[in-house]
Amino acid sequence: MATGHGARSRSGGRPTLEEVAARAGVGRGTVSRVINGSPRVSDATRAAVEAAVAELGYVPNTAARALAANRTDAIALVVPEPETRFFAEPYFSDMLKGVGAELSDTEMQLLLIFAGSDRERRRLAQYLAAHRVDGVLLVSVHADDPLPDLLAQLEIPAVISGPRSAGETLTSVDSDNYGGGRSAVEHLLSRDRRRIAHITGRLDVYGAQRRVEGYRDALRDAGHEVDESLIEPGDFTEEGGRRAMTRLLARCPDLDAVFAGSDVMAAGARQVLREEGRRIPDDVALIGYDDSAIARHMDPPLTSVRQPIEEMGRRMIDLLLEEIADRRPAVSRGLERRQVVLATELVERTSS
Amino acid sequence: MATGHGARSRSGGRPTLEEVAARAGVGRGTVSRVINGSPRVSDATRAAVEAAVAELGYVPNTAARALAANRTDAIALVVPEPETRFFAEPYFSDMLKGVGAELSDTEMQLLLIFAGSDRERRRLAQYLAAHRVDGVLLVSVHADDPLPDLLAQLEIPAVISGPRSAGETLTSVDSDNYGGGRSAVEHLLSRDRRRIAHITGRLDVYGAQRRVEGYRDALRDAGHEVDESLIEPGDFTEEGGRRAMTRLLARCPDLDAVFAGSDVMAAGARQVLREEGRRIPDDVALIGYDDSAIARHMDPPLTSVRQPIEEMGRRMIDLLLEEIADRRPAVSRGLERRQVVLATELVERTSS
DNA sequence: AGGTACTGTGGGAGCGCTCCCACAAGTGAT
DNA sequence: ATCACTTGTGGGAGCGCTCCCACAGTACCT
Repeated sequence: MATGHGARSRSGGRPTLEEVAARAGVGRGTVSRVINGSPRVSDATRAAVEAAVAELGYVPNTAARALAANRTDAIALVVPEPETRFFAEPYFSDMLKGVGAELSDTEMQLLLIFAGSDRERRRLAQYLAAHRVDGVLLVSVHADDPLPDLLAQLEIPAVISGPRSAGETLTSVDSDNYGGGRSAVEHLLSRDRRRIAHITGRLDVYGAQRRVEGYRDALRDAGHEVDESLIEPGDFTEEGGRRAMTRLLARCPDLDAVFAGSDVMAAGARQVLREEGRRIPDDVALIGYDDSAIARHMDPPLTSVRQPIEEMGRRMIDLLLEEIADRRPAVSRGLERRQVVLATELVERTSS
Repeated sequence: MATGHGARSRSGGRPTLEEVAARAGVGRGTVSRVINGSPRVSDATRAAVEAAVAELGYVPNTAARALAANRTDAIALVVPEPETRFFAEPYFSDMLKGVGAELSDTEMQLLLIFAGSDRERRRLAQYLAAHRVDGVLLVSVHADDPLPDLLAQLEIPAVISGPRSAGETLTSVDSDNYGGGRSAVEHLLSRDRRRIAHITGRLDVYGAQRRVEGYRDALRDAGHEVDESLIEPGDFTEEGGRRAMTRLLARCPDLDAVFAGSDVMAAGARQVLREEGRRIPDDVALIGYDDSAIARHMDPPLTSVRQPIEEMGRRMIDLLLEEIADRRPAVSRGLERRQVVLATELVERTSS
């Protein structure tokens, strides 16, 4: 009656810190300490508080905590692509798996945000401006994307999955695209293929560039010269793979191997090869990239370069959590630029 | 200097409502009204506030709002399956697309939550208990799942995508599984198939049961009797489709058509049929369910029953937002049970 | 004995909003 | 001129936490 509007009416009758404190016969601060795992609490007190928490079924109010502590305990996985591609490319699901696994023994909440359209991007900008997440995981970012700069400007911790360029300023995790490209070509050379074509990924993606470089260097180092007409740009889509393969075949009918910058493109290439009556691998050897489910289920099964995507996801989280933790007490330690590169592995199947 | 700890230091220097109010020369309450679109503000005042908001780049603090208003402006899409299946089945991506579209002109944030493992489910329970979302979208729930009851107990608005049974208490959106099953069988009958097998989905999923009923009734209504040995339970996976097809073929070598409860299972069935030398559709007609990308890309292209999944997603959001809005002022209006059922459509291709 | 340190604890102040009461000013009926 | 509304506005109180200061108690020095 004394209280203005009935005290706990708003929160749906959920117990508050204060009530737990009363129950346990301690102060509010002490309960907070127990909840947050502070070491400065005696064992007896801790036990009493934990009992009270259990009895009351106390669950901290996230909003109140976020307001008081100025943090959200949430991080976003931002995918600057339309949903469609996200589901089409196994890359993302593997990454999500790693991320989820690494996050699972944390209090952190993962948000999945698509920013494919302009509209979505504006929403995202607003979202970040509101500091609704403690950190951001950036996946599949193109060279000219302004997102990383926005993040830097807002001082939001972020980790990027493929650096935008050799001079990436954000903390990044990547697989060894250069080495992956090399190994694909070296493998084909060892199988006595000499006219090796390459369908590249989108060349505004740094990783795709690096694969091309690996392709070139592997040929050169083996004493062959690079025939530029054997290199055809693709765009990571099946349709793009089809188009590229058609052009390659028209230009260089004598090719005897194709290294596609992704399994999906390899699937497109395979269709065209089939239609043109080229047998795989007898007439043309085919290699993909990603070692996705597509590769295993292709007919014939596709040799492919495996990236440890799941592990990349895990490492990204590790790095991000560190950055978030480090930022909390504004120590402003001159973080050395951190770039992690993980090894790739060639998975041989019957297409090569 | 007067203020204890430096006023705005915590929030990272972001402008607050109070500052916007000062700038616009109005009170805090008025700014709040403008921000929240209340009609009780004069045009002149509104303009002044909006100008101040723009100049300062004001963005509301979500945590503060959530705390004060006891809402989160977030809803969760809960998938009681491991991530793997989520990505494997196009069902989910289509649904997500509809949901995202319908949500895009809203302030609501969508959270994607997987609850496949026990561990994840406990996390989810905790999450819901903390009322971290205003509402929940439930997808692909099994008959014995305790989740809906938890939701009801916590009084969290929820909409379920496939009712758990005929007596579903939650608001639900579904496609006409019964009609879909019927139409598949009717189509096969019209093509003069007489020994029509059915690979069912998981029978603890109500929709799968309904498809079986549709299958049965279509046969009966056409004057045929149902041969139970032609019905083989599957589990919605490719491997399950393979197993079921193998058993069917062993039991009923004379079958001339197969209606699979999902495209993925149809893909599994196709493999077995091929291996056994049965031509599609010459020897055996094949029909799937879902009309997913798999159906279009199968060889031969698969006839399939299309569910308007994207629209289901949209409708779910509509209903959920209504429930959330209705709940806000605790009017407790006796909500009539709401069940929406959307029509399916048979998409004919060359497999039948 | 007095100092100095640490450990454990209580509780005030404040995070940035929303809600709602109070009240000024305007409108029209009596 | 009075009353009864309506419209627009300001600002107090409070949401449930965290942060931090103050302080009691204990331990170990000099």
